[in-house]
Amino acid sequence: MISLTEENYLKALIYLSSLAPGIEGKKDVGTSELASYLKLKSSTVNEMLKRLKEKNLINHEKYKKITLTHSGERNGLKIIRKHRLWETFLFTKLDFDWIEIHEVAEQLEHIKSEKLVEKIDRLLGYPNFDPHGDPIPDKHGKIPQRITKSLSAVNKGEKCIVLAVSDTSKDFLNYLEDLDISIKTEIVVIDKIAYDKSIKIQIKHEQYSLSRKVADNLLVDDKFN
Amino acid sequence: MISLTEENYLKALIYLSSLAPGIEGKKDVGTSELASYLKLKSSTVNEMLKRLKEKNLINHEKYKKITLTHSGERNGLKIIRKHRLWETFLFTKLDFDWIEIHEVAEQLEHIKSEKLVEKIDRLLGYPNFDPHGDPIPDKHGKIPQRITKSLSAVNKGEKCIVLAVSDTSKDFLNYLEDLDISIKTEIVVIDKIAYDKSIKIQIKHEQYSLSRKVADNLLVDDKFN
DNA sequence: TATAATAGTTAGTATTACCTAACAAAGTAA
DNA sequence: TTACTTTGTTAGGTAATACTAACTATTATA
Repeated sequence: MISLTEENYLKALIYLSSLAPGIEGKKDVGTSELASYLKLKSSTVNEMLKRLKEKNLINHEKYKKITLTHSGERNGLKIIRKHRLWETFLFTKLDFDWIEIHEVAEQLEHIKSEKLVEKIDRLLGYPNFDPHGDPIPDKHGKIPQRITKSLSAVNKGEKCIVLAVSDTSKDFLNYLEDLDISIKTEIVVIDKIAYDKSIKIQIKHEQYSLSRKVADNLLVDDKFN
Repeated sequence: MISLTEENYLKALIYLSSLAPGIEGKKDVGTSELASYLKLKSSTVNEMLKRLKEKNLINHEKYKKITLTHSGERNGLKIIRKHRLWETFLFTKLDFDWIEIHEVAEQLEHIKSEKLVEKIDRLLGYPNFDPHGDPIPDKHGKIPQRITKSLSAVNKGEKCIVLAVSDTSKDFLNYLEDLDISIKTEIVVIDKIAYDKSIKIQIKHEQYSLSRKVADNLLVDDKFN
């Protein structure tokens, strides 16, 4: 049995080694890095590493980097799957705000019931991405391809719908809320300003101007006709 | 902050002092009784009682009985409310079987989010009773009146629908499943046998005979026309 | 009422998951 | 290459939650 704490270590290891922004392939993770991410002391982490190694969830040699074993990866992805499914559930079925879902999902992800996860997955229609646009691993741990097209890449005159965001900071999500931009919002690109790379968009009958940075962080689908 | 373990102690104390079968008013609870219910040693329970007392959740003097303080009662009822709402959710929204909901709800009841509870309550249409027929305390801790009419009390020739059960043992629930009796099942009382107090019923186009014991444990509504 | 049975308590131990302090190894840079 | 910095480890401590064993108070009964 993997404890709640152990699950959080595995999740953190997957995040730091492959999911964190700016990582293409895989990255080896060290004790201190893991400790600072989890806001714990390295001595605490060090002790846990021993236990995880004994349980065959990680590979770790003294003074060397940490890597996940197959079992560790599988178990970590399970937690990430649950986290993202719960976030989707909270957002789409219970009308939680974009900003609130993470914290509650941090708790719900540890509920142990295969059946519950599958039922929630089905209730949601087997989604590939959560409301932040992060891919939801399937029950075998397979991760769907990330949505790549950002609003910046949409041509002038074209219409698209928001699928996700690539920045999930509170500042950004709050700003989007002010603009009334959310999942499935329809956006028409009215103009693209070459000078500062900002774009003029229309939502319903309102027009706004978005900076390049904001447009980059909005992931959209423009093939939905 | 009340820990998960402490929450389970409070829940158990409410159960043993007022909710358990065969208790009308209130009953004082002792250390050993609590220990045996929680499947722990009395020494363990004794230690926890000290902590609960310090936190002002119970009243307890050495060698005396345990009672809940107002705060203890309120907090315990919150957990029971969450448990029963989650059971209802699992049963009505996720098509879980009657028998499986308790175990998963035991985990879900400890999720800390006022907002989540209220959203689930709303999603379910503010139910007064869970699938086992147990009353769901409202957010202020008020407990709805228990459903009292059992199938045994329904007159010959009358129709009713199953609302709940008063026995939640696996044996009984499994037996009901065999008979295809579940929440909202329509039952017509065809005949009442004076000799052994058994009753003959009809569900859809099938007729069955139920013993007095089974009929007693089925709680029904006969005023739904 | 004396005593046996039951109920409740205390003391000492283990595990998990955290900490601080001290130290050792590895990496970096003058 | 030596010395400084960063990283990783060990030792020892604490709080929460469990345990066993030994003891004490209360209750029930002969």
